[in-house]
Amino acid sequence: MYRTAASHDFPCQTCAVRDQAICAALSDDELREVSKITTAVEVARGGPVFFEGDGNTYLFNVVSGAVRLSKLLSDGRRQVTGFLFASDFLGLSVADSYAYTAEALTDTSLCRFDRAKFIKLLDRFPKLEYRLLELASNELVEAQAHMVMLGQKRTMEKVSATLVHLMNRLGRKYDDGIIIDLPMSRTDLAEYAGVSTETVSRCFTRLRKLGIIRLPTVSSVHVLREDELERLSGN
Amino acid sequence: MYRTAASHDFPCQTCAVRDQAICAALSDDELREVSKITTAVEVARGGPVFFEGDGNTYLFNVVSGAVRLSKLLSDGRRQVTGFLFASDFLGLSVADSYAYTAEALTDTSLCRFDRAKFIKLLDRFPKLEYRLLELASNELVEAQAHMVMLGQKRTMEKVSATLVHLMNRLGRKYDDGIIIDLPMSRTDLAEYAGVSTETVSRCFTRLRKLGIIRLPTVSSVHVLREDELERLSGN
DNA sequence: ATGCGGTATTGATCTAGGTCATCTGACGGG
DNA sequence: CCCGTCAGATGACCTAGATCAATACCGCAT
Repeated sequence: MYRTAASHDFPCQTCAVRDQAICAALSDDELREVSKITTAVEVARGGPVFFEGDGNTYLFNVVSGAVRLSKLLSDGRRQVTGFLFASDFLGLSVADSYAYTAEALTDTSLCRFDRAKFIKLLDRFPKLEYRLLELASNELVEAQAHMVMLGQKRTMEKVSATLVHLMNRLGRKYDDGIIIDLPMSRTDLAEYAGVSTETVSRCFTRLRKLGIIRLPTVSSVHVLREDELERLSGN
Repeated sequence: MYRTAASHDFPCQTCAVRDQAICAALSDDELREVSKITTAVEVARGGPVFFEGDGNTYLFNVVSGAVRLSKLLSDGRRQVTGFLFASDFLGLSVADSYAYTAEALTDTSLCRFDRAKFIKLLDRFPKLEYRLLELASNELVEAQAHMVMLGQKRTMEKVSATLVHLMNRLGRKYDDGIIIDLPMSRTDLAEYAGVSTETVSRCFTRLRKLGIIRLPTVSSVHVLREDELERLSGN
């Protein structure tokens, strides 16, 4: 099909996550409007997207890469509250500053929205606002599951649950199991699961000796027995 | 000022939480519309508002009383994810079933909305939808703080943080400190903080012996040293 | 007033998992 | 190709807090 003169190319149209991100709620014509307030941003591995407490001036959509969300206690203890990947949205907050820190785990591409302009657009695109509500509501469900894990599970369950979570998001299915390429360190995993890094290591080797996973490289997990892993995750 | 004939009384108008709940986003005229899809509901102490997994057919606003939100693990371990009081909103979920259980801690009055009708109303009252987004976003911030507590804090910090949280919501200020009337049991507090009930008791007596709190009755806490309690909560 | 039942407190013990110290192994630079 | 570095794994130990058991206390009904 030929494209009409009225619909010339604009950046968002070729976006890799156009159909998964919040943009999925918009028609091409609406998206054209939205694209006017977006900027492509690259953050190198380890770099910050924003810090907890920073002025809440931008919203972001992850286009590719991986982002770690975390909150710090004054003495340096850190809780990782989530990992984000392609198509995930971040930065939404009613308050005037971010409630958590966002950092790139790998080189990451983001689509940046000017917050004030974005919020103005919501009036014109109610579907976009409803999509945001859906998103926030889903994040809340995830947050509650995370609380259950942190508050009630034993360490083996915590580590298994963390692996299951990452498997569902990052796992690639093969005949002989599922492969997860971990973009984060053992410390990140530990701070997500609320255990020590040593415990993550120990649980990994335990899972390996049980024949539930293999560890082809230090940063990739081969899940051999998905069912067993899920059982150990204690849901 | 005289009321015009067109604006006869309707139930919501005299509601105790009219100006704090989501309704605050609405004018009297708009509220009149919303009131058509509401029903007053009473739940006795200990009774359920809804269960995790139930069909998500209603949304609620707490008018008076206290509600406990929790999620269960298959073997009975429970995580309390939050306590709700007058003006709090509950039940919002995009999924077709509730993600958690809500139970009355005291005799509780709720304002019940038919979910489907409520969502239809959002198109007509964008301010209401924005308010919901604000609410969800605030809940998310709270959930993240809760995760930090569950994942990173030591027991004394957990119990202190829990008290601070309840103090901010329920505390009544007097010359000699702040009084909190706890509508929930030690077990509820323990399951909120992610510790055992014994630990809650022990921390309470420790705080008492430190002169930070008094325990006039088993269900009321008199905070003598607000600053100290906040310091111990580890933020 | 007295006895009863359920919740909270206190005490005694045990252990999961944190801490600290050491070792291993992968990768990158000279 | 050989170190040097640093993340991860493993080992040894120890303690915070869970668990189990015994009271204490409070509200209520008789």
